[in-house]
Amino acid sequence: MAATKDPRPCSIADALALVGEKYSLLVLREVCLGNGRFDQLVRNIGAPRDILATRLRRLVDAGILSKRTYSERPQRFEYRPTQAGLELEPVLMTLMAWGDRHLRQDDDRPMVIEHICGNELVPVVTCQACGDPVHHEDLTAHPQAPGWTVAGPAAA
Amino acid sequence: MAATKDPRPCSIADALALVGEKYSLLVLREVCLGNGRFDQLVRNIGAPRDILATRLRRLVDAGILSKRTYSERPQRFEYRPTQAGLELEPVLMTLMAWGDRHLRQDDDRPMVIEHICGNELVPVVTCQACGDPVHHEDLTAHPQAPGWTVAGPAAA
DNA sequence: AGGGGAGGGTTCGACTTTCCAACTTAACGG
DNA sequence: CCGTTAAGTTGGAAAGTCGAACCCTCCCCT
Repeated sequence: MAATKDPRPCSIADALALVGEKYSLLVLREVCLGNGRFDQLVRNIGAPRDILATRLRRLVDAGILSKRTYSERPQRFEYRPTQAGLELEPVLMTLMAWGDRHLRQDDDRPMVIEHICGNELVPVVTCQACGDPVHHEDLTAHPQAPGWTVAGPAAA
Repeated sequence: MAATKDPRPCSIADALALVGEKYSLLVLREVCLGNGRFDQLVRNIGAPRDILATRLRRLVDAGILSKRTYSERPQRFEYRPTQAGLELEPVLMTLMAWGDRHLRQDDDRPMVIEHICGNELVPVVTCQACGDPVHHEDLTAHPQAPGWTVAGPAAA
């Protein structure tokens, strides 16, 4: 029997287990910006070098980044996002927009993203089926995992 | 003068400083599902009680959750998302979709979200101005912070 | 009046991570 | 030969996490 202390099975939790450690998403940010070299990452993120090395290994193992040699002799490497990594960029954009809206007064955004359409990117999360923006009150959760309800473990 | 070791100013980093600690986004998940009571959170997230208490304090202080009394005598509390908290839900949905796509084979999603339109929610991050889905190659970053370029600190 | 929950935490010590500075290795440039 | 750049690794102190046990208040049952 599943022990009653197991947490809710959830892709959010699984995703965070990979990219939820400190600095991981900032690594992805820099790499998406094109700054894939170790010393650049150290400078732009402000992370300790050893931690950064650990995170990079993990992200490469997870298939989110790839490590590319951009110079043999002297050996030099560069990290780049894989397809899976690139698909996390919308998460970053959405998070950035939230920060811009809630963590800052006025319009002192430290970074502006320009969309190819010529406008500043304001990311909106929409429903693929109907195209409408996603609002909390329009959502209903349906747990699929056996033994779980929205409220908690069914056995409880 | 700004020390050259300051990291890139960025709303992603600022947002993660608030909600990027372990369990914080899972707390938000549960609270958005309507499970705002301490023991529910412990069970559904699987976090140590002391850590959870710390996270809850932080999220309330940050204005992401509010603590509501749902019973005086005996005193009982419940955490609920504020408006700012609800606006993080799209981030969770996007992250969940990424996890469903990349961390699982087949269609064994542990949770399905139903949109009010009657379809299963597949979140798509779009540009508010033109409505098109956001792709990496359509984006250009423009740092606004003085002393910073896309590549790194300007002084470097 | 006593006993047993439930709910919402706090406390403790062991364990694990993080942090920072210094060091390493390899190759290049003058 | 000397200094520099890049990409890490190493070591020890400081901070954070974990799990179990404990606490407190009130309710309900008998």
